[in-house]
Amino acid sequence: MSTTPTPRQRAREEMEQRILATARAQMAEVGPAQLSLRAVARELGVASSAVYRYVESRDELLTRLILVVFGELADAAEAGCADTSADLATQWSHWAHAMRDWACAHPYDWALVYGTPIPGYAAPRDTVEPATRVLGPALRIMGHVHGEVSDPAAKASLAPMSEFAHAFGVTIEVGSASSLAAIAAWSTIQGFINLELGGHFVGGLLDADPVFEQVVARTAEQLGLS
Amino acid sequence: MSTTPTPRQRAREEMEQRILATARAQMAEVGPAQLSLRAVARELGVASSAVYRYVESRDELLTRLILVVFGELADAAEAGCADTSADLATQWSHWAHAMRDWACAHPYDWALVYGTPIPGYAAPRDTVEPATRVLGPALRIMGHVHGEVSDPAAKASLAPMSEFAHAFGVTIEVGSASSLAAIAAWSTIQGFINLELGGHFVGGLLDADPVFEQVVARTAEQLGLS
DNA sequence: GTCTATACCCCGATAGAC
DNA sequence: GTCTATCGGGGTATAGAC
Repeated sequence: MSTTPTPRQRAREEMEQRILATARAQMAEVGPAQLSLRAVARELGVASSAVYRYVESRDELLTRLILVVFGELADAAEAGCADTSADLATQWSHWAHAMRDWACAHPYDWALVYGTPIPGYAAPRDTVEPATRVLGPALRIMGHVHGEVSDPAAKASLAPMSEFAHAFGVTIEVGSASSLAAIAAWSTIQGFINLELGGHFVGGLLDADPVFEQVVARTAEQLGLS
Repeated sequence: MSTTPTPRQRAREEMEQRILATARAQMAEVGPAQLSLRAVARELGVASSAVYRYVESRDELLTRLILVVFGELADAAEAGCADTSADLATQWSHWAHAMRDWACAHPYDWALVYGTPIPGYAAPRDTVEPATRVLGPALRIMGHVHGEVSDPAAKASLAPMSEFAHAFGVTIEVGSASSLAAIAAWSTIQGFINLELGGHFVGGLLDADPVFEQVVARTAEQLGLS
């Protein structure tokens, strides 16, 4: 099906990439909510109306950025967990560190996908699957957690997690402690990163690095991974 | 020192309150970063320039809102933990639920203080102390956690936590597991709330309530509170 | 303290010439 | 595909009359 791209297609592709890259850079200066097509056009040295040939609207630009960001984050997560010969606690630690390292290196990209929702913007369904790919490695690890969720209501509420896991080739039985462990562990990592990026540790922690290390180690213990 | 307020002072006080209330309502529609003095003035039916008699700038308005929000949140946290006769695990659960309930009831206020930082705005120092008051009850509970932090680097980094705790009349020795427990537990609660408010549990959890309950119970267990 | 008016910016999106 | 021009909004902040 795919033939050699015409020069025209190549030019278009290139301009699309330039727009996305510029938008991302601008987002790092003013935040996701203040992303503007006009500023992107200014930066590229073209008329704002020209950008509309490549991007339907500001919201579409946001959506495409979200897809790019989730993709890169998922790549980083998978790369961090590439060594499946390591023990589970180590793999978990690698995943957690991959998340945090990426977040600290790209705080605005992180904010775009995990930060405060942008008022007036609703992410379309296409963004859901890329979002779950980030969690794949963690689900694979959590699949080894033993035990059962005691509370029936929680057990029922966690049921969809088993389906998600199945999509990644991970078998998690409905009601297994694996799903609860995944939510709890993911919450801890998220919370630490967001507090750190938000500056809420300033004055409270001299250095977040070793503390994160310990927090991750604690979650691994709690999960019975070590 | 304080005398009966003159009518003038009373009027001024009242207008200040109206401005703050209106700003907060507007924030709930467009988000913290899009808060605008003009819109507040429009809503109040006055000229935008009139508002500048009460508020120095948009940033000052943000700062004052942050102070109000931290104050209310701290009140909610303290109210939730008022019953100190309950066992520690129960008190911890009450604190966590107070946080989440308040966050779900006031998602934009929550975002103002714990969400993505607003580009171009830096919170002044005055906001630090009210921020820590929110954590007071949790620190009090965590003071009962036993054990020691094994890693020397983490131990050193956590040192300032002991000072903070001391300000609340809680004694936490430097290097005690209490400080690490506080960071870990606070991270978990933060992460869960932010994921929930960000809609990241949609499709993954049928009902977040019982799952949160279980997550909190797990942290209590892990801390040895129960 | 409030008003009108103003200076000087910003934005999304479209029309129509080239 | 790119341009200029435009519509119709938005914003911070200040000056000066009342």
